This record gives sequence, C-alpha cells and structure tokens, in this order.
Amino acid sequence: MNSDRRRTTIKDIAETLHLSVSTVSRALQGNPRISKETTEKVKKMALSLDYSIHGPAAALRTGQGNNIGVIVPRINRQFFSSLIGGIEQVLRTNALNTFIYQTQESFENEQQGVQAMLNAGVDGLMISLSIETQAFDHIERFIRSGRPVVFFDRCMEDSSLSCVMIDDFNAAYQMTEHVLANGCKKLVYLGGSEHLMMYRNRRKGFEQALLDHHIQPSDVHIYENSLTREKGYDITRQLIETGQTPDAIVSASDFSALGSILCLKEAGINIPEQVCVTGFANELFSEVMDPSLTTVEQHAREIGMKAAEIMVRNIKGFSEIETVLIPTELIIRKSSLRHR
Amino acid sequence: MNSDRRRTTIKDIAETLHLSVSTVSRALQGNPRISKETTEKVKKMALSLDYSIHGPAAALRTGQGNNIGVIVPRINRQFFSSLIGGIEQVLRTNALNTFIYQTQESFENEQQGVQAMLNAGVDGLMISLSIETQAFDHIERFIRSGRPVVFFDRCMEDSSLSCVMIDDFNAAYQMTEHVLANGCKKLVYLGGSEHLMMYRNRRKGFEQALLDHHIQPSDVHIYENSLTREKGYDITRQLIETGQTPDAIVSASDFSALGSILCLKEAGINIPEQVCVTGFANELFSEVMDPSLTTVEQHAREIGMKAAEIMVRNIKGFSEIETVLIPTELIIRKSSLRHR
DNA sequence: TTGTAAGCGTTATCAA
DNA sequence: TTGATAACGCTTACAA
Repeated sequence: MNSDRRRTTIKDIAETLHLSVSTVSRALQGNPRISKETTEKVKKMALSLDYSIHGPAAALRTGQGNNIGVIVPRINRQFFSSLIGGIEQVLRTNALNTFIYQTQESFENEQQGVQAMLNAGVDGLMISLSIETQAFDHIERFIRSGRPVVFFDRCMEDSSLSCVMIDDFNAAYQMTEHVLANGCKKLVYLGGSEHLMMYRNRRKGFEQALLDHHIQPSDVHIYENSLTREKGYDITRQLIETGQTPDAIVSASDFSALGSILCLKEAGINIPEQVCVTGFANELFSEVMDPSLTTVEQHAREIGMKAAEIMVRNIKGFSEIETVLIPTELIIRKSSLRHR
Repeated sequence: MNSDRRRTTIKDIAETLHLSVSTVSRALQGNPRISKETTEKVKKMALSLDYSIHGPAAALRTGQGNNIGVIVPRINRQFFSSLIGGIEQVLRTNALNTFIYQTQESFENEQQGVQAMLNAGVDGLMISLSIETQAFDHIERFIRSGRPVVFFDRCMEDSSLSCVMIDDFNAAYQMTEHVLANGCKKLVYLGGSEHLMMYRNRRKGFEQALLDHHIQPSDVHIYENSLTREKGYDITRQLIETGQTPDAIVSASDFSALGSILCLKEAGINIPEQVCVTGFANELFSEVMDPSLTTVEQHAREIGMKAAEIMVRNIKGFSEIETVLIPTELIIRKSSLRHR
C-alpha cells in the first residue's frame, strides 16, 4: 500500500529500454513508423512495469479527453438508470468514458454539475434538465465552450440543439383514447410541471383526445405537479371524500397512478370497473402490482443509445443537430381494461 | 457552435489584466498572499471571460484529479442505483467527481473498466465485483498503483482491503427463522453463485437456522445460481410438476421470488397458506405486488455513503482499512405471514 | 526507423 | 504582494 509510489511513465520505459520517449509513445500507439520488434519490446516492458497511460496528460496535450459528462435528475429511477445504461454502452464502444452527475431535481445542483463537467474537461455534455430548471445560463456557458451538447428526455426548447425524447403528445393521446374506448367519461388527469415541455405535451395530447371525442371539459379535472405516489393518493382521497370520484384517472407518472390505486383499493372502489387508472413509464412494479397497471413504455435504453450516438457523431466532427422522437408503446393491463 | 474555439486559460486572464499567470492562479485559489483588490479583479475577469479551470492540467501538476472511479455490475438495479446515489452524494460534498462504469456482470468488462479507471487517472476505486469474477489481477494492478480501493456489496476476500457490505448471514438466518416460525417445514432455497462471499453467507445463514431448529436436511432443497425471475419460475414449476411442492421458498433475490410467486399463482396454489415465499433486496415492486413480498431491506444508500466516506478518508491520507457490516431489516409482508 | 524538443494549462518554488 | 520559471506526462513537428 505504497501511497507515495510514483506512477510508471513512458520515460521509465524509455530509460530501461534505452529508447527515447517519443519512440515509446509511438510504439504504444502502434505507430507504423516504429519497427515491429521495438513496438513489441515496448509493449512487453509497459506491461511488466505496470504502465498505464496518464489520461489527463494525454488530454492536455491533444485537447481530447475522451470523457463525456452525463447529467440526470436522479439515477435511481428505472427510466434514468436504463437510459444511462444505454448511453454508457454506446460511449464505451466508442472509447469514451461516462462521467455521471445527478442533480436530485435541484437547479443549484444542476449548475454545479455543469461547472464540474467544464472543469473535468469533458468533451461533450449529455443532459436531462431538472424539474426546477427555468434559466439556461449554465447550459449556454457550456455551449460557448464550443463542445457538443445533447439533451434527452427533458430538453431545452431551442431548435438549434440536439434532443432525443419520446413522443409525449401521441403517447398521452393514445392513452386517453384507450380510456375513452373503455367507456370512461369523467376523467381526472395527474400531470407534471407545465414549464417542462414533456409534461405540457402530455397534457396537450390528453386534451386533444378529449376534444376529438367530444368530452365535456366540465367533466374533466386537471392537476399540475402531481407526479408522486403521495400526490396521487392525496388527490384521489380528496376526490372520493368530496363525492367527485371520476371514472378514470390518467396519470403522467406510474408513481402517482400507484398512489391513486392504493387509495381506491382502500376505499373499496373496484378497478377498473368503477375507475380506470393509467400510468406512464412502465416502472418495474407496474407489471406485478395488483391490479397490474396500464402504462406507457418509453424505451429508455434506446433513448440513451440514440442520444449517445448523436454525441459520438458530434465528437467525431459532424456537427449536425438532430431532434429525435423515440416511439412509445401502450402497455394495456388490468387497471384499465373493462370486460364489456 | 464555434468548435475550434480555444478555451480561456489563466494566461488570457493574466494578459488582459497585465498580471502574471502565477498571480492569477493564486488569486483564483484565494491565496492570502494576493491583495484583496487583485483577487477581486481576477475573479471578475475570469467570470466575464467564461473561464473555468482545466481539471486535467491541474491534475497533471498536482497529481490529484479529484475523480473517483465507481464500478458496478449494473446500474439499473434499484439496489445499485440507490447505492450509487449515496456514493455520489458523499463524494460530491467532498469535491470529488464520480466516474461510473458498469460491467454488465462480465469479467472482461470489469477488467476493461479497471483499466479505464487507471487511464482516467482516478484517485481511488470503488468496486462491486461482477458475478463472473474469480481472478483478481486487475484489482491487484490497481492496488499496486498506490491508490485506495474500497469494495462494496461484492467484495474480494482479503482482510487487508476495505469493504462495506450487509450482514448476509444474519439476514438469511432471521428470514429462515421467520419462515419456520410460520410453521413451514419443507423448504426450498434459491441461492446465487457460491464463489461470491455474499451468496455463500446467505446460504450459510439459511442452513444454520435449519440446524438450530432441527429441520431434517432431507426436507430441504438448495439451488445455486437461481437469482432471476425465469429461474424462480422454472424451478417452481418443476417442483410442482414432480410433486415436490415445498411449503416455503426462501430466495436470495426478489426476482426469483417473483418468478416463484407468478408460477404458484398460475398453479392455483395459495400464498402464504400453502407456500410461503420470501425474497431479498426490497425492490420497489416487492411492496406493491400481489401478494406483497416479504424481503430484506439492505439500506443500499447507506452502504454507498459509508463506502464513500471510507474512500474520502483514504484520499485525505488516512490509510485505514475498514470492514463494515450495514445492518439489514426484515420486511415482513403477506407472502409469508400465515394467519394461525 | 529513431531522437530532440516544444508545448498543452496548471501549480509551486524561488526570487524580487 | 507579485513575477519568472520549471515541472507534471504526454504527443508531435521537425530533424537526423
């Protein structure tokens, strides 16, 4: 545990082999200008001396660090962790490291995260904005540094930036149509923050479906900022207690849908016969809960992979801007499927 | 999107202010040797020039990169993502960045990951071994570089290394006692890979409880490598078909427990009255599935935080070795609680 | 095919 | 209180 042990450098290899550092550097890179034997010798010595390249030094010299910063609201959400899995896989196969930072949905943390990425000298930034974020100086600062930025899921609304997200409008539209097709007429919608495009789009999709099917607006309640299990529970309880029980609860989150279902079950209300409930995200629990939850599969891993691919192309010098919509999939389960 | 834009350096600041780079460097660090006015001036200019420190260069000079590598089998497991959340939080409050790498349970990826960390010049390594890992040259290589290594959850069995894990033996022991207290006598155990200490310890805890309660070994079946939903389902189906249905299935994983439950429900077998089922990990779905699953809460976040604290202390020069057992919590739910 | 030397952005030593 | 300069480990013209 020799903690003041100096690391092996190419200089060490050069000295033991009586070569110059440049020869060693080139040999290590497999440069054809170096003879086969020398290259072989150098690589062998590198191995036996426990050499590993000092990335930061190489980065300093070449201006390329091979590190990509990834900023997400939370890492312990099925959606984001799968998405990161996709990012990581694509970046790795392109010899890029993944630097992760989670904001915990805090704007301040997000600012710090971007600064940390700037300091770390990452070659590009992939980010999904926090719920709180409404100002973008920190992002613009990064962009000014001349390095690529790719948004995913929660994007900045600027068409000159790359963004990969799902088709929220359509997903919500289809979901609402499905609920209406099951005979529901008095709907409650549990939405998110209106300043995030994705939640606005979901709400718009919901409303458009109602419009297209001639549902009376007076029969509909829309709640903002209602994405948590607790919110779902509380709102549902309040509706029941005030005699306003709807016949469908369409939620922009599996968690609030879960809260609603728990509350309805407690109140002895039958799902789906009396009330249909739908969620959003296809969290692991949605399949195995009782009743199983109708929801939207977002293909998180693919979103991550697609975003990473755009980043890789940008890093390689193709500075194209892309906005990609990953198609969603309606997963119909018991919580919304009536038998008539 | 000026991609050949040179980044602002302290030299730029120095020139515009007619100061030397050393003064600027010191001012930026808040060195008291620099006058208040100069410090102020420099910081203001840094801001207006969009300056941010170039970490790699500073790392090269100081030998301290403030980056910690974290290697995990998978990121999209509730357990690991929560754990990483804990790590990230502690490291960040100590001005350390988190470098993440997932092995997908592959030994080859793990080797590459350690190498990537070595190259990235991280100051320390936090790692949970892949299931496949049985050789440790890559780890020893990192240790030889003189930088601290902290294991979590899946550790190398070497008392000269720091490790944070849960008390698997006791957790399994308590779980087994709970099942026995519910009157079960013919038990099936679904375990993991025997070469991982944690799974060995769980199996030992299970067996010790049987021993202490005088259960006939002939009434017990132990399966190795049975941690997935599919394995749980298949083994359970096979037991039922061959007329060997047990009265309890104790699993080392929530996923195989889930598989078992799905199979039992399909076969019309009552849980828990005919068969008790227990899992391990308290995955999100275990609470909301039907029946809710008795399991073990591992306090993943705390494991991460504790491991990160040890790392931070090592980075700061205290090279103490610590093995920490985080206490678990038995979460008793419907899948194992008989009413008599 | 190999070597020399400059320079990436920063910090730290020494000098003023 | 500030400045000049060397050094960290690496890559890459340019030279041999």
